[in-house]
Amino acid sequence: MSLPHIILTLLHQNPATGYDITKQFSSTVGFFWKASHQQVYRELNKMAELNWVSHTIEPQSGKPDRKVYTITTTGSQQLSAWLAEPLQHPTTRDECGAKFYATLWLNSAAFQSQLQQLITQTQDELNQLAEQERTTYVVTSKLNTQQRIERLTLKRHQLSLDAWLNWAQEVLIELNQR
Amino acid sequence: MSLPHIILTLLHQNPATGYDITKQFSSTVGFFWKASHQQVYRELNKMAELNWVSHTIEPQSGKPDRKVYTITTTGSQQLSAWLAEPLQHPTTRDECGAKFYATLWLNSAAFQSQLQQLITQTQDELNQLAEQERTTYVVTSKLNTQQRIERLTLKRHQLSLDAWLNWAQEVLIELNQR
DNA sequence: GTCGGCATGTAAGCTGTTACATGATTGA
DNA sequence: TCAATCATGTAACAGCTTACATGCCGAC
Repeated sequence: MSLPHIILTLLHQNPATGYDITKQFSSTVGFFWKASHQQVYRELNKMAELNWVSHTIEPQSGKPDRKVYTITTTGSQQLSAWLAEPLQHPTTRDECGAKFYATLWLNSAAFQSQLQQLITQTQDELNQLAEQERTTYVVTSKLNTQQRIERLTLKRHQLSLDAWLNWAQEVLIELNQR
Repeated sequence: MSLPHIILTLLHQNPATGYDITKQFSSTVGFFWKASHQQVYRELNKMAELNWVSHTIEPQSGKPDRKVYTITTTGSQQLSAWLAEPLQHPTTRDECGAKFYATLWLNSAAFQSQLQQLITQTQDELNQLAEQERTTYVVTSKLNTQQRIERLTLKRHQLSLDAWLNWAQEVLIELNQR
């Protein structure tokens, strides 16, 4: 039940089109949530019915009309209510853990090479994230609130990839010892 | 597409009923995947149609009949094929991260107290996991393969909770500084 | 006598994925 | 000329959650 509220959060910051919102899911917001444009458009329609958002149509020359959505008062109330709800960890669905578990009874060679590949890929991603951190959020003391939040969002992602990497390397050792 | 294969993994170990399988999702297997009995029964029906599993009915006195499922040769082949498929990290959908992001524009008091609660809860869970590790997997050198896998499965869970906890504590500091 | 465990399922609804579909502009 | 970007959607399907539904047994 988070997707509509994440969209409301983005609209709370700025009125935007479905397209604008979709783009944000592949940048900063993407560190904690992914959504395709189909999901975004459908949610916007639903929220319009519930009167959580309203929209105006802006004609453009040579391009399709922009449907610009704005959050309503009802929408704002929904957002605040959502923030106050109890927190839970997301339910884990970890294919990698499942496959490792399966190696008890099955040949693990194929899994091992796939794991090695994901490890390499993850190391690359961590390097990129570190680079991004260095270039964008250098001097911690000079960051404004928005930047500090973005930095912590990035850090969340780094920490979980890092935790996974440590685990995966131990798994490789275990598989090699058999 | 992992659920059917996880069920196959469990059946590969032992023939079992839907009920047996469901129980396993709330113990060891639950560290990396959760599934309700409804999901399990439905998947078993689907897999029976695909001929990945077969079943025999065992009448019991005073209790409902047991439908005992066994993995077929086709099922085993599916399992091996699954293990060899490329690995990916699960798509993140982190409500907590989303809410933290929203505190940029919204009052964070309510969120802060919910976060504090989840932190305490997570610390408790980590203590329990540490306890479980101590009592069950004491002497690392004396464990058999199954136990080593179980221990690493538990460790995976510990590591990710731990990573989250570190992040959450930094978030609390950030929120308090405003 | 009520609650939890054993054992099975159906049905509705919500969320997410994949594929299909259109059409103009801009840059390589 | 081909691909990418802007900008909007529909439709079908897959997967997960929640609620509903039954019925016996043993323990407290």
